[in-house]
Amino acid sequence: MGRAPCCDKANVKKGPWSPEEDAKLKAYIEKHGTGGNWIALPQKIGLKRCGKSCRLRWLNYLRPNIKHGGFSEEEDNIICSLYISIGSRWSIIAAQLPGRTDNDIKNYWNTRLKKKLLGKQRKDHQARRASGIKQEMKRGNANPMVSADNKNNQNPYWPELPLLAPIPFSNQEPRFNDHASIRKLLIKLGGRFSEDDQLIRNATSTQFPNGVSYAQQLYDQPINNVSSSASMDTSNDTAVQFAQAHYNIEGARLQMVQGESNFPAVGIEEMAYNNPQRLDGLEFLLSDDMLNDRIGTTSGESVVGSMVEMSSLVYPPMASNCEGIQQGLLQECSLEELRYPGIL
DNA sequence: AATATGAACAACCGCCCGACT
DNA sequence: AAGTCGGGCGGTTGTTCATAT
Repeated sequence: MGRAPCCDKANVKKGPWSPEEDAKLKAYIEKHGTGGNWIALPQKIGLKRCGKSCRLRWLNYLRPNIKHGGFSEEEDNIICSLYISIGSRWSIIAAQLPGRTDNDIKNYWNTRLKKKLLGKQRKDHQARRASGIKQEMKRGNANPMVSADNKNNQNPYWPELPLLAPIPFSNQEPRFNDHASIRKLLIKLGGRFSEDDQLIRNATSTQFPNGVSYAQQLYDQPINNVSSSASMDTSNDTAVQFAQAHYNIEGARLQMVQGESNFPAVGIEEMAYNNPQRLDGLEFLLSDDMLNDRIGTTSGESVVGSMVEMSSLVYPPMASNCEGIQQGLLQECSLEELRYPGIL
């Protein structure tokens, strides 16, 4: 049985909001709040709009302290870091950026940041290739395109993401910078590990004792500010603690991606040696040395699909964390282009 | 000056999930 | 337990503006 539409589509205005509509909506919410029912709200104030549309307009535009445009370098870094870490969870990312809405960040990523990143990667690698070719020529290699790095039909020029600043930790917040602590926390939250330390559940479905999903807790209790989609309810301690814990886990993972991790056991390096197939498609996360070491140990073909498996191994708490990278960066930049940047 | 193209942003759509009955 | 409803989310589309030809 299909769902009843949330509003009478025929009697609902679409398209850009007029200043009058904005004023009506803003005035009402500032005076009475949403009343906990967006669907009924437009009727109350005589707006011919869908309740969802009102909600979106309020959250993305009319709400106080909203910033539009003018993203700073720091914000760029945070967005990139979190995207790499958790994928396209815009509401969570927005929760880390005061005054930013998920919609804004999503648009910013899709229209600018993604291109900026790809552009930088290509530039860096073209520069690296150029210097590499020069060195090969110096060494007397008549065909520098077939360098030592390039033997075995491997690609030595895997693009790297720019070094991203880790999200700073507060001194007051508990730090989860070792594997054991994180595991303890995750177990406490309802996860379980297999014997080889893999977490076998999806953290997003973890439930708090009060029955609220942790994702919901994150949405409801952003760390720094009010998320565009966050509820306006006051916080409870559990949720805040969890959000902080999650935040710190993400921070630890970001550090790991950048090679600054304190994780002793499950590292990318270890995986590269123990299970090289699972690294296919994520070489850009490895250092050059690791990459070179790895060359010759794997079959030639990269399989982007394996990134999901890879991500679930390296970052167990978040299933398919690299989906974002796959779907965003990698789809934009075809596999072949990634393998031979600057050539295609 | 006119047109084409691309970038940026706002808004909509459809789906999922939790709460409620 | 099953059905309904509303809130919330991510993806996509539509519109406007700027720039290039």
